[in-house]
Amino acid sequence: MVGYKGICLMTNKFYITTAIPYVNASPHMGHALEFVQTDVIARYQKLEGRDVFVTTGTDENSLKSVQAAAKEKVPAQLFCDRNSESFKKLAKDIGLHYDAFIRSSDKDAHWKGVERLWKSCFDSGDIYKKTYKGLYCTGCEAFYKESELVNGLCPEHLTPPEVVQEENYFFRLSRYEQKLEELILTNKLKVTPETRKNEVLSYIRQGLEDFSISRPAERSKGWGIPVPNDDSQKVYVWFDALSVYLTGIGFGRDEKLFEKLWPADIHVIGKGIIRFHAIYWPAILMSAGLEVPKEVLVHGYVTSGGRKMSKSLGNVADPLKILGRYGEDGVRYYLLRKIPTFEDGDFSEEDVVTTINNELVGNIGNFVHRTLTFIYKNFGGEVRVDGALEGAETKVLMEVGTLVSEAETSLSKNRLGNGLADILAIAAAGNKYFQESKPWETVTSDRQRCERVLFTGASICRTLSVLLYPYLPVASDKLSSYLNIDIKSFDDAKPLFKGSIKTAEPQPLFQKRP
RNA sequence: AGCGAGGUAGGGUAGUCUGGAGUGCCCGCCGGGCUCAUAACCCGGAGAUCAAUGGUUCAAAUCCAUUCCUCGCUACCA
Repeated sequence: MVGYKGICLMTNKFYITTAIPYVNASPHMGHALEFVQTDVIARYQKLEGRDVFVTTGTDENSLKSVQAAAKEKVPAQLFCDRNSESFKKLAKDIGLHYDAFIRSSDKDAHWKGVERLWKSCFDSGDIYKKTYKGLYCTGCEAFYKESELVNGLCPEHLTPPEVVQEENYFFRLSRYEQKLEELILTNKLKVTPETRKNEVLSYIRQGLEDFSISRPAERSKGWGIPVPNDDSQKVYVWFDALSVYLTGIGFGRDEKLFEKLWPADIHVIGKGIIRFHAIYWPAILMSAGLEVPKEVLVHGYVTSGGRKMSKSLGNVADPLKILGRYGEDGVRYYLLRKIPTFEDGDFSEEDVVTTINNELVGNIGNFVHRTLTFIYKNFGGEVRVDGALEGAETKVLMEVGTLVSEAETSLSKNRLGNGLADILAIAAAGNKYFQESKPWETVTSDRQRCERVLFTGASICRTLSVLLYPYLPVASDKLSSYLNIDIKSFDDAKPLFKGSIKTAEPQPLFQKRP
């Protein structure tokens, strides 16, 4: 990847986003997963020398926020402030570093950009007014489709919905059908994984209808962004929410930054919102004369007991609590290792414990600790090899080298779980090598040979500290400080075959959990 | 109903695109070894008609067809 330089010089930036969660509910495991995936990709790209920019934020302009606030009898703004904070806390606790956190209620940072985007689409002739007729439940303050009704009644209130007619602005999505199909098909807008791409294509081929992008201000309780030149309407939350990807990097406010960073390199999203990102969003951008994002990376859902987590099933795991119990590295490791990167995966706290204990503590942590402790106790913290290593040493280091390349390939394709599996394989190879080489015997019988073995072990630890950099920031920092290395690029992951490695007295990298 | 994803030892998974001995990983179980390390680690073992049927092929978990089962999405859910 490092050999790519030539073409990438001009576009050495890397702009990645998370979707912005609704503030009307608390953070759940899915948000945690998305934050972690985004952060790993961002940190990896940094290692590859890119100038990385990350945005995240919260979606606050929906009617649901108003309703949820009313239920708790707090002012909507206060409610949003509070809940937005909990997502910031999640980002902090799980180690998602962001460069911009945009709240869609932020008039200065966000609203101007949305207005501008609207106007651009309007000027392209893609926004028009139309009467919309639908089944409306006054209790829910929401429209229902016929298929959603239970015996013709509102599923929530069991009352018959009213037929309500209202005027909305619509976006001429139908006009972009062909262009969208081409974009996706040619990977100009890449949808990952492939199965999601197929899904989007088949959806486009079913025919695209224009969609509503505004709501009457009255029905929105005055909450939300006013439609430019029409105060009676508010911008539909999706049009508004997607714009965050633009306003987060200065659209409508800091053109220089925006020019530098757009288009987005990756939007990380959950499978439930593919349509908005792979269809609506690029269409809106094309209409506004902006470039489309390069890639939409779609992850699955975190389930519990094989089912989607939901409050009614009572199987929701609170990520903030889980983070409190198992720490940033523990939760990151678990989510990346046990939840398939692009598919649904089951979460269980029991599994978190066994995974941390067996793999993190028992395998990776133990290898590092036994190696560094041995060096510290028996070699005063420095091992040196000047000549050539012997067969077994060369063999294990070559093996590690191969795994490093594999991990890099996986990371470059955003196969985060595979990369982590490679890391585990490296630690396992290290453990095996250590065991077979019996340094605890050679330390008295053949000190030179013992030092070669420990040097080899330390070299593998070095590799691990670099590979862990994207995945487990805390552990990587600790380990690199024990090894006195300053991680600058992915190249540092290549194992050393000779030289000197100085080590400090190590503390265990990970704590065993009861 | 339409679209999508799955079905691989007791559980969870990788492998499927690009066919080549059921090959691998984690948990659990059984046995042995080791003792540097956070009572950890290493080695070995038991356990699978790779959902079913039919086909293509010298060869199928892998490709094709059909069937059964599970799950998700279907337009304001990460």
